[in-house]
Amino acid sequence: MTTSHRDKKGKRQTRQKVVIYRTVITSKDHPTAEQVYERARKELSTISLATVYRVLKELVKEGKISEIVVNKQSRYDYKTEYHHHFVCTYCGKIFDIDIPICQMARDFVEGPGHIIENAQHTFFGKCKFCAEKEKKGK
Amino acid sequence: MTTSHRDKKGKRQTRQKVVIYRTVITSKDHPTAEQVYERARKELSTISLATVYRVLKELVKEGKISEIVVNKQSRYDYKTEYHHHFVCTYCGKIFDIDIPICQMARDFVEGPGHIIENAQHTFFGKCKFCAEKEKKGK
DNA sequence: ATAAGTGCAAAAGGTTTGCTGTACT
DNA sequence: AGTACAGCAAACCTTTTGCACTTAT
Repeated sequence: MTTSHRDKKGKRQTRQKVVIYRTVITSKDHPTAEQVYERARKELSTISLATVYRVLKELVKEGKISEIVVNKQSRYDYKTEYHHHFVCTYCGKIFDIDIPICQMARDFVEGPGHIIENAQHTFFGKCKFCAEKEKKGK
Repeated sequence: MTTSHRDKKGKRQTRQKVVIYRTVITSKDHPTAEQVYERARKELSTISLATVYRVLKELVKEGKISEIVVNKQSRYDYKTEYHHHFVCTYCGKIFDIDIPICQMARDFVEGPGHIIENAQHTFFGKCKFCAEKEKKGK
C-alpha cells in the first residue's frame, strides 16, 4: 500500500488548497476572502474566488484556521486558539486580545443548561494609534 | 415659543417611525429587519422595507434600541443596556446573558491604549431545550 | 412653503451554487 | 477510470441608494 495524499474523507490535495492555506498561515492581518484571493493569485494566477471561498470554508471546518466576522464580512485567522478581538472603527485594523473567555460569562451561559460550542467576543473602538494621531492633530 | 415635536436635528415624527419603534419595543425575540417589517405591516400595511431599514438604523444611532449581528444579519433588541448573547445553532433562538463585559477583558484592551466604544460578545452552541430534546429522542 | 421622509425598484456587496471541464489518486 | 475539485458565471440574500412623490412642521 502506497502513502496516500488523500485524507480520511477522500479529500484530495490540490495546488489551490496548498496555496490558500499557506496564504492564510502567513497573513497576520485577518484577511478577507477577497484579500486571500488577491494574495493567492500572486502564486497561482488562475485561481478563482469561488475556490478560495470553498477552500477557506473547508479549512475552517477542519480546524486548520479560524474565522471571525467583522462588519458582516468573514475574515480568516491563522490562530486557532480562542481569543478576543479589538476592531478599530477608525482605521479598520483588528487587534488580537489574547485572553480566554471569562469564566463568569461561561458560568452564566452554562448555568441555565446551554452548551457552549463556540464564541466570538469583539470590542469596537478607537485604537491606540488612531487616538495618538488625533491628539497630535489638534 | 410652541412645544416642538421635532427634535434637535430637525427629525420629523412620522407614523412609520412610531410603528417601527413600537414593534421593536414589544418584540422580545431579537427580530431581523424583515421580521420587523412583517410585524409593522400589520399596523401600517403600506410601509416599505427600505423605510424599516432606514428607521431602524436611525433608532440605533439615537440609542433607543440596539443592534446585534448574528450570522451576518442584523437583529434588533429593545434592551439597550449592554449584555451578551447565546445563539443556539440548532433552533436559532437567541438568549440574553445578562452580565456586563468582564473587567479583565476590558483591562486587556485598554491596557495597550485602545479605547472601547462598543462590544459584541456572543456564544454559540446547543441550548438547554435542544439538548433536552436530543436526550429524549434517543 | 419647504425640507425631511417615504415607497419603489434598482444596485451593491459578500457569498454560494450549478454546470462543465480538469486533474488527483 | 472514476471521483473530487476547479473555474466561470449566474443566483442569492441582506442591505443600501437614487429618484420622484408625499407629508410633517
